[in-house]
Amino acid sequence: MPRLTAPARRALVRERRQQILAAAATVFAEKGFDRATISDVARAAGVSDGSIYNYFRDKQDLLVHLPRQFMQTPIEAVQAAIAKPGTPLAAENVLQFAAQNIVNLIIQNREIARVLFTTIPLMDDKLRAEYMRQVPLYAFETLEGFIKAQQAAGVFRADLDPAIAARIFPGMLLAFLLIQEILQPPDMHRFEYDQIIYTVVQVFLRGVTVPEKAAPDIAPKPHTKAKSTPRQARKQEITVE
Amino acid sequence: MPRLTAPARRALVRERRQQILAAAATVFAEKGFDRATISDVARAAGVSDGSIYNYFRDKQDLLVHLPRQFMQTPIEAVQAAIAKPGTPLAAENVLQFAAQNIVNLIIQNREIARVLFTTIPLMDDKLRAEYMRQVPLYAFETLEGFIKAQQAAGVFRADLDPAIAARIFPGMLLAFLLIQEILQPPDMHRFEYDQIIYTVVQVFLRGVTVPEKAAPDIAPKPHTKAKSTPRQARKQEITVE
Amino acid sequence: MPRLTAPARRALVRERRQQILAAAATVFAEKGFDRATISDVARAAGVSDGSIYNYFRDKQDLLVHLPRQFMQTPIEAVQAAIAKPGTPLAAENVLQFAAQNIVNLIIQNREIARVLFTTIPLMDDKLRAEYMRQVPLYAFETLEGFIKAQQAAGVFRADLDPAIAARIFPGMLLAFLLIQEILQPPDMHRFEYDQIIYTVVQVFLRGVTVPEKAAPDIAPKPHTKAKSTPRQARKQEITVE
Amino acid sequence: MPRLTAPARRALVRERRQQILAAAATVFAEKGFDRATISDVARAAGVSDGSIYNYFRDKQDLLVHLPRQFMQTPIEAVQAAIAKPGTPLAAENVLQFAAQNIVNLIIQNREIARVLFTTIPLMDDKLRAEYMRQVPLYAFETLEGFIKAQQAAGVFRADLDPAIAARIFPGMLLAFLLIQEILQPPDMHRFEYDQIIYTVVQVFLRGVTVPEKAAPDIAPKPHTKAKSTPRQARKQEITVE
DNA sequence: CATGAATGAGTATTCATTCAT
DNA sequence: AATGAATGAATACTCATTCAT
Repeated sequence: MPRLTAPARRALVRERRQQILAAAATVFAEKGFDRATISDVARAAGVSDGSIYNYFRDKQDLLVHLPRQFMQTPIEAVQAAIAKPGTPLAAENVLQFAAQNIVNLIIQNREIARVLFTTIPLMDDKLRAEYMRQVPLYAFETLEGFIKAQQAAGVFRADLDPAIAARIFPGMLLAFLLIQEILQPPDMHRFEYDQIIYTVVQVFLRGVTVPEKAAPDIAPKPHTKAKSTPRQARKQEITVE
Repeated sequence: MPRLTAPARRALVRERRQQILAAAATVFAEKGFDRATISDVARAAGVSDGSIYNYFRDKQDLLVHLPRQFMQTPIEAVQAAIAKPGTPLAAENVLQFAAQNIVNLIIQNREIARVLFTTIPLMDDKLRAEYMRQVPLYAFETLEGFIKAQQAAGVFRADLDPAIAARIFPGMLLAFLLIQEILQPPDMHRFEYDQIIYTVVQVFLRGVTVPEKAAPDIAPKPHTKAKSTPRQARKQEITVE
Repeated sequence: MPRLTAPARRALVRERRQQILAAAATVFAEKGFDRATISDVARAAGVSDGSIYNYFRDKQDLLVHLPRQFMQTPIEAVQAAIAKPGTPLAAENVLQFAAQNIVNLIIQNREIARVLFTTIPLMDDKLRAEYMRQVPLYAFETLEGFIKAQQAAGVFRADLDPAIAARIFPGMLLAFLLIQEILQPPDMHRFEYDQIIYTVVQVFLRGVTVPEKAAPDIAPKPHTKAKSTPRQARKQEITVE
Repeated sequence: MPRLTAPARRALVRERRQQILAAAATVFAEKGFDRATISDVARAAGVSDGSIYNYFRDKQDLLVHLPRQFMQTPIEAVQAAIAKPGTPLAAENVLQFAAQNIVNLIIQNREIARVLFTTIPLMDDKLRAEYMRQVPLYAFETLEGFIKAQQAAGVFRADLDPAIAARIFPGMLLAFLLIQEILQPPDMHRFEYDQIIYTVVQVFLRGVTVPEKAAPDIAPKPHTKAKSTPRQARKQEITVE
């Protein structure tokens, strides 16, 4: 004769799992997966060592369930937002919004992000592959779709590979997020995300170069560009030995 | 009574340390610092467990000395190259070169890079701060100086924060390097670095947007694209060994 | 306010204890006492872990009550049968019957027998002493009495120690029972108990040696043998329920 | 550069393994395999916990190597002795010798015997099968061969299954050995092995029954019994046949 | 009485480090 | 300096037992 009805029990289990996962996220983020002990997690969760095994098969299982619990919702939000039918002119707004969401996603899940950064490279192939598919890759695909649409609409340059461009955009944010949120070097100047996002969107859309002044009578420098095709550039490569 | 003269001995010691560090890099990269054992390193280095302690204080000490040995040279090369007085027109070339060097740096030190990614976040503050200073930050500063100079010369937009822009540029590459070299999801499309670099430089300089007024009398440059297509470029790839 | 009368309740308790003990016997026999868990027993008994502690003080207590429940009845049956005043000539039949009962006892309680074999040697002195007294020793005594009587009647040789002989007889069966029922080596020839019992009784009564001069005028006893052939012997089997 | 020559090292390893196995035998015999801890064994062997793992893969591995080390030699001795071409007349002597060896084997390896009794039934099929083959079964086969030979020579009754008889003989000893050496109930009468062996051989050869026609001119032997304490009995044994 | 989640003591095994040779 | 056996602290996981419901 169960003390609780099945659904009530299920809710309790869910809650307990969350409690333990949250503790695991904190502890793993601080000490790293391998250096964190089950006792650490148990203490942080306010339960006994043994209890953890009532909710997770083993230590690894904690790791496996970390991102699903915490990143599912934000990722879906981003995806929904980007996929939302926007007005053709809103490219800048869409990017702004996407950037904002990426930033929020990482900031709000700083700890899990740190865990994942340190553990994913060490996971066995199967698990790693699943993570990579789950977490960042389909975000790229969503963005890629957006870029393609803009190219088709003649808004974005057609000479750029949309897949690469789709990875460049979040990559621009990555350096900041990585350093400021994941690595956190103690005494370092922090940049404001508003500024970062503004700059990122600007550069992504228009580049760092001053508009050539659109001199109507002066030929723009296609040849300059032509000269600097990767081909030629490479000849100048200075190899590092 | 030493069998060797002091300098000769010192050379031998240096060599042995290198040998052990190289083994440590490989082993740590494969299994992660925490899961790698001293025996693993010893076996890979072809020495006995105990011998390692004649050259390094403890396991952690191996980690501490990893990057100094391996990244010193390449970083200095990059810095020198970027700082080298270039011709004013060569902005594109400089970026191209810088990008190429960043890529080479990571690819050639893939293993150490992976170790660092997985261990830096777990280091204690002091060590981590030193790493961050040593490794990536002053690379940013160098780039920042370059961008400031270009802004002063009226080549780069003045409305963008040069510090942020300096971080954006390598960040664009980071997403690719991270995924393709560090995380290595098993079955995934790999992008060619020629293509990536080309796109990165393009976006960084001019953005993804089609120039708004696009010199009226000049045809859009699909052919330009054709000429400088990465496809062809690749044939000329110069591999850095 | 009890829902049941005291005796009814007691009956229920008894039943539940039986149910749990039966499960314990099975589980202990399969995995061994130490490797079996309370959960295993609970699952096999169809009750919850906690419930077991309403009927037994602790895990050890299960072990203590195992044989009392299961072997009491059969042992009493054997004892009664052997002690039963038999006709003086029936020595062979008595032994046959005793052997049959010993075999049945072990076969029917194979699992408990296996548990006891593996746990008795590890019990503390007090418990072990009790078991040894309870279970096999007084069976020996009963047999010893029978042998003494036969010796007094001039049927059995007087030069043999009746106590030793009383142990020899069941011992002859033991090797078979031990190997075939307790140890059960996977692919091994199994002997039929009819044959075993026949041989055991024969050897015990007359030995393996060919009668030295075989009183010439008396026919050798193939018919005796014929009469007591396993086939027929089985008809006389008294099964212990 | 090894500190020791290869053979010297191998000798040391062998010695150390023996030392640990001896300790394991004692500890396992006392507490049982499952209840004994590696620390127990280590303490008994005078080494550290970790050292055990330099010589044995795991706890189970200790068990696996127990009997090989201790029983190999005695078993071979028994086998050799039994198989030894004896004079045709010595059937009684052969059995006496075999019985004596079985008794010695168990007594001298009491502890291991106890371990095996408690652990064999719990081993997985494969391991158990190997043990059964290794240890007792081929002893039976040797004895079976002997019995067959005696039957062929007309010394032993041909109506008995030699395989069964071969198991009956050591079985007769088993009850005593089991109780007196393995189970050791605290306060219990112990039988002398000389007596036991005498009785066992007597019963096995001639049975407990008084020879039916009892050579008419010879008085029944109550005095024979007096005379035939095992000591003396053995001296007269040769008179058989 | 029944339940099964919670507990935490107990243990096999690993591995960084030491040190006798 | 080199070796690798010895060490023992550290830790994931199990499971008998308790107890709130």
